[in-house]
Amino acid sequence: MANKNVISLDKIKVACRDCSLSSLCLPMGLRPDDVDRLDAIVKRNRPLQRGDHLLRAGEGFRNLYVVKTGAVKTFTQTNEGDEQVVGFHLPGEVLGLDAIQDGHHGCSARALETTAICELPFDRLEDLSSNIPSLQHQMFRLLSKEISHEAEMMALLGRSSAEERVASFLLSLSERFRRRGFSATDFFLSMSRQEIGSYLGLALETVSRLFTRFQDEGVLKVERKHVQILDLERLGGMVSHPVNSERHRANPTN
Amino acid sequence: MANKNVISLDKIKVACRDCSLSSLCLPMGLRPDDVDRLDAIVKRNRPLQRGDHLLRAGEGFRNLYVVKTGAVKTFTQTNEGDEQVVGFHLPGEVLGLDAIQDGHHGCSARALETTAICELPFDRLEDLSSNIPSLQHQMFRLLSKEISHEAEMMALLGRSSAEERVASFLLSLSERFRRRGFSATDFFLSMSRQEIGSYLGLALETVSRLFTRFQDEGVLKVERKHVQILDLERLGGMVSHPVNSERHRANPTN
DNA sequence: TCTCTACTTTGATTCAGATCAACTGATAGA
DNA sequence: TCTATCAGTTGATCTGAATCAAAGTAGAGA
Repeated sequence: MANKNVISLDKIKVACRDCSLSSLCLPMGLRPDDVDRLDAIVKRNRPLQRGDHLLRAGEGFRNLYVVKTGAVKTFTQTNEGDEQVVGFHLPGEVLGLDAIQDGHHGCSARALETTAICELPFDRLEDLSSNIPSLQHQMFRLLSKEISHEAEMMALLGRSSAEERVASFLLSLSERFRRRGFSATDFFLSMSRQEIGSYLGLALETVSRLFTRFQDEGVLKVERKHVQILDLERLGGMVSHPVNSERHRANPTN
Repeated sequence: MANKNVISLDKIKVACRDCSLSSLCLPMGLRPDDVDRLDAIVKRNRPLQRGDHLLRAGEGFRNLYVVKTGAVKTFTQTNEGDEQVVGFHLPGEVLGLDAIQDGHHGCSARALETTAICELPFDRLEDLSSNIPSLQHQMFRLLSKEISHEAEMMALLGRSSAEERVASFLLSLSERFRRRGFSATDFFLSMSRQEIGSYLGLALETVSRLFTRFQDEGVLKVERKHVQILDLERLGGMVSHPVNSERHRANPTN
């Protein structure tokens, strides 16, 4: 009963109050008893394997999903049949926020690696939010954060060079890993060059070439999925709108 | 007392319940008495003139703003000092949603023409949302809609040609005017080629050339700010992800 | 009325990144 | 083990849109 499988299953089913992500996730800023009320509506199913669909575009909206471990990509299909990657989601990040609007998911989602998910029935989450003002506030913040992030991404896609996009992408991953307690400078990419390119509006060859160039310049060490950032400073210098610019705003009077 | 000025001032100060935008705006789906409670927290100041700032990036977050009449652009400053347009806002559309997140506005906003604004103190809106479940729901939908819209925009910027971007932009305006009771095929642009280009990630010359080309092809008639869409069908055919694709989803099983 | 200025159009040239193509290396399955 | 397949790298070429440049046009203000 205390064998490895059971332990790892327990780990997946860990309650919000005991979850290491709680400070990044919805429970952030909630009182412990409110966290327990939130926890009571969370469903935790068995993990997804790499390539498994979490949801499909067009599907009816029931739940929000939070990545607990692993990684998920969201994407849409273009007319020509190939996929357009819309986002990569790491532990503590929420999926499905775009579906509240009209009751249908606009994106499909697939696991990029073995992935555990917390499922939040939205109707119950709404009820709970009505009753817990700090949860409502947290929901508004969550949605707003997504809006900010996407606006930043639009600016990146609208005006930046390929170099800037790839640098920005790596910095974003680095920062997100760091906040999750992983190394900010040594990590594995769970997505392919193709998927990175699709996300950044670049050809996969361009992504590959830039990885090679950054390596030649001594900024990175890349070997397939394994990335080491050797010069975080210089990588940051390549980006005009620094990632999380809202945290380091220099001149608030604009 | 019944002279023109007073009448037009009254028009600006019209209550939510009497506002023609209520079906597009926050009151959408609220019971009449709840609309009145919402109305009670709305502040309506004197209109902005073209070029007036509604808010500046970095400013502390107090209010959400709804365009009542006119048009507003939101934008950020790039390192090089020139502006990056983030969005254009027509009557009934809400500004400032990105600021809930960390209490600071990430974008500046300026009136593109004479513009009336409804101001919503966010703390009071939050209180009200706690007490009116349908308002909370409407807020979630509003935020979600913004997320959907930005995701669509990211896809456009990530994969589309200049032709597709400009066509998509015109279709989006057309549809938004239509829903506000204006002509879908004959309207004035309140923004410059420069601003359109910045928004679409294109040079202003490219925007101008495409307007000319669409005109040569008989799809449009453009004279400076005045646009007439002669062949809405053909314009739509240029766009791979049709605007409002979520409303016309052909194959929900992805 | 006549500037002045800002916006727009149009043409010529350049260039970043896409596309096409070939090859390498890793992984999985027979 | 061998082989098929797929992800990634690298090189050559092409092209759509940026940039540079010049001229036309409308509207604001004197």
